Amino acid sequence: MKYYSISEASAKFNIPESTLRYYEKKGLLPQIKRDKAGRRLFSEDQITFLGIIIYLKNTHMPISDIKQYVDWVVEGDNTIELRLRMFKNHKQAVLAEISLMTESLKGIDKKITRYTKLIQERKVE
Amino acid sequence: MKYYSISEASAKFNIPESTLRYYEKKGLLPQIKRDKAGRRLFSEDQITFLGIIIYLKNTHMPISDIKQYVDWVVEGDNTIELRLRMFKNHKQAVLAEISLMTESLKGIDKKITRYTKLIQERKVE
DNA sequence: TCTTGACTTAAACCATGGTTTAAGTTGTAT
DNA sequence: ATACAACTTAAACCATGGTTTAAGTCAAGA
Repeated sequence: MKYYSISEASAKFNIPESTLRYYEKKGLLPQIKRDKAGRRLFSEDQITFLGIIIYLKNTHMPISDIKQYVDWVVEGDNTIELRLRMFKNHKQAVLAEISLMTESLKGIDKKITRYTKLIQERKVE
Repeated sequence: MKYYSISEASAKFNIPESTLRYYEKKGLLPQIKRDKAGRRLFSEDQITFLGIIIYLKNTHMPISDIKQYVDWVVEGDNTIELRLRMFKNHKQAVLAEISLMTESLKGIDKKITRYTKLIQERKVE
């Protein structure tokens, strides 16, 4: 079974090692083994799991919620409904955030149009 | 000319008064007048301007950048190119962020599908 | 006149999400 | 043997974006 060092995990996801240590300390990365020298060993499964955590981060799920999710994963299959509900709620929140950003971008686009015209007019003069 | 009190501005945009004071202190809301009692008076134009600032906030522009934009607005028309460039850059950043969120959401959706199936299978047993 | 509500200020405080530092350990190459 | 790189830890530190507090002012109504 292949294991990844923290530097490999860091490189794979382009995340600082310090952040991975921080995530482990916060409980987002449970059960990371160590080698004889005390260095972290990330299993394939844990690397995959880290990928999920990064998806959650990318969609702005707070660390406290990710922690809850991780705790449920550790707890086992009887928490699947809870996880499903959490992810469905989160999905709606993300869609709402994307909508807000998209709408706000329209307002910014109007400014871009306006500024572009102003500059054009100035050049014409 | 109509003026808005801080409570009216707060209500209009659903933003805490404390946040409006904070924004003014940070320089995002320049030239807000006061009445005899020292209370803020937001002009129509300033309310419109606040709307832009909120668009920028909604799209995660940092306060320091918004400040730069505001300073350029105050500086006058010879900064329009700078503002245009800033907004174009910002737009690209926002589109990139939306893409990242959308992509990450796909990963989360896979989990939703998986969990849904697991629950279905459990019910069938 | 007195109270009340809606403000004002400066400064302290807080949450979130890391990053940096200092001091130490280990395994490998020379 | 020794030096170096790649880790380790706990704790301090930092940036960002507000929120809260304490003490005070003012205008309007009872």
